[in-house]
Amino acid sequence: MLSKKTKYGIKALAYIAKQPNAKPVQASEIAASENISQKFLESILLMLRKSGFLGSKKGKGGGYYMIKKPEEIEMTSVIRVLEGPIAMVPCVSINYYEKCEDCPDEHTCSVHKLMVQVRDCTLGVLSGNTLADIIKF
Amino acid sequence: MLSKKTKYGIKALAYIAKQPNAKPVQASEIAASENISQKFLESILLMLRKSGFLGSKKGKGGGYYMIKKPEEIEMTSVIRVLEGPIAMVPCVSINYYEKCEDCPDEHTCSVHKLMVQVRDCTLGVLSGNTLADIIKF
DNA sequence: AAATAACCTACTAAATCTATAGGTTAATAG
DNA sequence: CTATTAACCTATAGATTTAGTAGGTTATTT
Repeated sequence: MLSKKTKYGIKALAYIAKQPNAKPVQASEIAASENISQKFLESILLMLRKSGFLGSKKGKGGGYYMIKKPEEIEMTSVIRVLEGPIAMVPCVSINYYEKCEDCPDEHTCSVHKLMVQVRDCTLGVLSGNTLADIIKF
Repeated sequence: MLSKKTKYGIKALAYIAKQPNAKPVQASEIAASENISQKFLESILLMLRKSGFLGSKKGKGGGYYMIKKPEEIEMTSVIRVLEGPIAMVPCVSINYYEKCEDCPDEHTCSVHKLMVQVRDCTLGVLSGNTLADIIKF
């Protein structure tokens, strides 16, 4: 299951990307519009800024704004930052690989074999979708 | 991420399905061979029996055995029993559907749109693999 | 100088996961 | 008919993660 952090983060990105002009959007506005706890959302937006998805501006008229084109933001990268690994077991993760303690040999592991396939198809979908794709009406 | 319960459950099913003869396999044997806590594994095997994947026999020479052919066991059904929903958000789950509290309209939700695609491809892989497929060396 | 909104740190309640403990019941072997 | 075996059942507990809350500080604008 996707965490709310990731879900909210994607929704917030989508909200900002949908803006007709380049004016910064406040966290409070997004929180109200998307029914998200404001403080929780703030921490998510901060992460997204620190990972280079958003720019921010303090003070009145401040807020968050897109720093890249939505077409250039692959959903894989968003999910990796917010959720962590895309793979369902650490031993098939590309960016967060970890050997399973219990498993002596990945090549003969039935779970591994299955999860490699799941990872590849999921990765196919997520890398095939950009932020621009998912905000098309 | 896949829970250890699910991971262990699949490994246990694979172990039993790989047996050359139809003799019951003890939980203790599987636990030792697959490096799983025995008591934890027992509860998992019990679930698998209650959901009709395994048969069991008590007493000496007892254990767990396949009740269906591995070719007839789709990985979707195994994962649904052990892990729950395959979808990454409740609002795109087929078997465990639930409306998201925060989301007024699924049809315009960007997360929903993306996760439908992820669900479909994952479902494709998982329903395309049977227990027999994943135990082929 | 006041107001605004991002930024930062620390904490907490609740849920979930991963077991462990300590038995009972049913089947088999001697 | 007794001992042994292995499944079955219930309760509980420690660890981790999630989803926030609380309470401030810093930078920018009016």
